[in-house]
Amino acid sequence: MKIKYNLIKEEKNTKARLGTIETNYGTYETPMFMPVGTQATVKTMSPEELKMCGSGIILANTYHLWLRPGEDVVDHAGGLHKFMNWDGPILTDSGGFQVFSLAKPKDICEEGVYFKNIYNGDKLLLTPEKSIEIQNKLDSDIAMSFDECIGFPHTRKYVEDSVERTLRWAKRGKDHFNNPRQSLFGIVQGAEYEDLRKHCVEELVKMDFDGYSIGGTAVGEGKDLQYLQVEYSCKYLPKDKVRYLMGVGDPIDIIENVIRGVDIFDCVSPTRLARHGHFMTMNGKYNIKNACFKEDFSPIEEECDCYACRNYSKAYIHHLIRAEETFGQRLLSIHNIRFLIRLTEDLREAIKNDNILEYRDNFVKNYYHKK
RNA sequence: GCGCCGUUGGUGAAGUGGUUAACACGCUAGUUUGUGGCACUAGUAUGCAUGAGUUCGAUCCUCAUACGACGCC
Repeated sequence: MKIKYNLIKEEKNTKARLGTIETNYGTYETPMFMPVGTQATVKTMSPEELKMCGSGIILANTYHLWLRPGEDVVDHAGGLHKFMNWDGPILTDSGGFQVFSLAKPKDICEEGVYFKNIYNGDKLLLTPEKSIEIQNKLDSDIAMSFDECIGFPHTRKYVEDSVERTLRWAKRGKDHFNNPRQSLFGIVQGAEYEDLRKHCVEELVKMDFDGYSIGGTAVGEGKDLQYLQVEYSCKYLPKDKVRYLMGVGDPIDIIENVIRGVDIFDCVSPTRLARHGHFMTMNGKYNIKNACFKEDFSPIEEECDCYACRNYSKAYIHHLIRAEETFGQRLLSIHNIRFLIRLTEDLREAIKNDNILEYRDNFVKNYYHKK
């Protein structure tokens, strides 16, 4: 089935939305945070641990699974859910971000984008049709249109041309799409130009996607510009469809963008930070490797209900991370994921109570107190 | 006791008669946003065993002392 978004209520003082999203694998509340599992695994974590953290949808990556193990292997396994033993919903990214992170401008043409296979050097062409074919085979619940995620800074002219191309790619992908149990999202680009964001939204809505993503943020533009880009996108998006802001996961950015009307977020930060020894708390972000934690036998957060906080001390995790033991990375990943999911739980509660601005001010005061 | 070699930071060490003593590890911090996972950036010896001498100038040359390794009695 196609996903279905139900808007339950809008917060009184802001654009924040409380809703639910119905999927093939259950109904989940929004705002929501999706952990990133690029290669059909959220790095260091088992599906059971993800469940314990309260994860709803998780994300996997078309580009990486295309190269390894290949979409046919996943198809023969019976789809991504069976392959990775995840019985919750899965969203696949299209490879559009890899246009930003891996390809050079000269590799981008109307047909698609040329990549060098990082494993064997092969020259590969990823097109909107190919991206959709791969995602159809992966059998995720939500597929993304293949777009061009441009960096920052850029010229207005480049953005204009890029938006038009992204729209043509969205249309090509949608026409090629062929999986009745899968949904397809369009991606809003247009950088910091309101008229281009508006134009992009309007053209995508004409194509009638199952949901809409906001792209081209978190690429070095800074917080103020990021919030503006989200505003310029949400302002024109239909209220009856879910809105997914791609790649954003800094706690304060999640709050600010929920306030601007975003429903879903994803970000590698909780797991990447964890692997590098960092953890988030209501009182800010810390490095577990710092000397002050050597003999700190208290949990990361007394009030956190995650597996790491209920069973292990900072001193122990400090030791594990310094000794480069993967269990330490796993414990911090569990905590950081749970931290962001708890944040979205708080935000949903704040929307119900119409006090999200107060929640934000309080959060900012505590999270940034040390800076 | 005699002979010979050696002594550089928290560790392993490179090196030179002349501005800031290489590098690695460790340590202290910082960065990380639709993941080319376990990376990157910065800081970290006012001093080259101790004392004296030669020299414009010594960690580097000379002598003595201490400590250590090896050999011989």
